[in-house]
Amino acid sequence: MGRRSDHSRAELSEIIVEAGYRHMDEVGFAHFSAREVAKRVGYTIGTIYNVFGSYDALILAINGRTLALWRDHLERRLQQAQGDRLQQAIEAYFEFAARHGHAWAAIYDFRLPEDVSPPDTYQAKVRAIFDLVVAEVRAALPAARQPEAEPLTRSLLATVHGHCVFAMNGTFAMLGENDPARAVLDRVREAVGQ
Amino acid sequence: MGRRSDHSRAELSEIIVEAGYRHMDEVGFAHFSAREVAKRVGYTIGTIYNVFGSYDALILAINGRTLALWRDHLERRLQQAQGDRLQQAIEAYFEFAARHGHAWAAIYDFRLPEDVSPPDTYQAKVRAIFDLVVAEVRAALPAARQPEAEPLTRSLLATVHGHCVFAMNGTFAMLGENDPARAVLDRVREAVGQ
DNA sequence: CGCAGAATTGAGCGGCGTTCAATTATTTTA
DNA sequence: TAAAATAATTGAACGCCGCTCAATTCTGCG
Repeated sequence: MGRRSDHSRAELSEIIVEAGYRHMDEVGFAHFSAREVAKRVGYTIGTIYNVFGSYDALILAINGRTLALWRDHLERRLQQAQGDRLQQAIEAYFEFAARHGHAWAAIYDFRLPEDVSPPDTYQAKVRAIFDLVVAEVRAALPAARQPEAEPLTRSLLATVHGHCVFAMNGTFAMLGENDPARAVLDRVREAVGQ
Repeated sequence: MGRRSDHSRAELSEIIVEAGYRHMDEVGFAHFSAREVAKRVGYTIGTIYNVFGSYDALILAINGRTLALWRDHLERRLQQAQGDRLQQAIEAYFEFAARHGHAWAAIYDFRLPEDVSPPDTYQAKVRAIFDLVVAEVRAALPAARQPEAEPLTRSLLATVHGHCVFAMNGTFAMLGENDPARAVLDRVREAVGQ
């Protein structure tokens, strides 16, 4: 067949990513299937490969969408913020992971071959989240410590991420921790100096 | 066939886990194959399932072995420790993850169905690592703060883990961080108070 | 020796990612 | 408008996967 609908190639790509994201969020990375995505958008497996070129590229596109939604969620929560903005940011981080557990986990479950790095469009989405958080850390830091803002934000993101991982995968439950967001807020406050 | 070698059932199980661990460490969770493990130990796929009952149980046994090796690595490094023991612990954490990247990642890549929790033998291995670290945190904490030792250790483990994840999966590379162990040591020192 | 029980096999099932020659639709050209 | 060129889509085929289980083979005991 030839062109079948009024979707441009770019539109079709978006439709597939949208359906793929939903499928991922429902079943998780381990049970994700490109064939199932094809079925959901009314195409066949061959078309998926024509559009994305590889399975990895499809996953990357889906995870990129998840990152974008995550960034939007953070931004929205920070706009509504009253009180401690860093606390809001932490809670928004946890909230997204809890609400979209499978899609969120897929970001980390999927790994590119060791010798290839993600495309710039993907890296930009990671940095977009970083940039949002850097602004908050910077605002919380006294003038004398402004130069630390970026390295400190990298470290604090990793700190929050670690707590979020342990909260989501049951490690904290095993060890008797039942208020991970509170624990990480303590760490963050120590680091920025109250 | 019937019993074919002089392995008891328990010995066979250990042999399979050992081969499975090596296979996992070589190819990683995404390319791990129970059939391949069977081939390596000179049995067939059916025997794997007779011994472990399920794929999940096999993975759990292999990840359990990785946890035990990890604990041993930490313990050995702490025995040799000169100078800052918390720093040694952090470096040992990173070192194991770097040396056994695939096996280490498999601990987190694999997830049981949401409604089941890991067997006690597995949880005990997680706690064994926790116990090792608790002792170090306790030693670094003044008398007045001893009651915090356990919750603080949970939080610091998560902190170190988050940095380790970002170091291993390329997130830190994307964000320009090139000394993750140093960064997390700063966080840990802030938390225990120098 | 014969037999009960334990251990092992491997073909078969449905599903996966991946490829690509064949087919069908659209667009361009004459 | 008809034919030729291009673009999009298909789906069977391949080799692999986890998983099952009737059939087979080995072992030890009476």
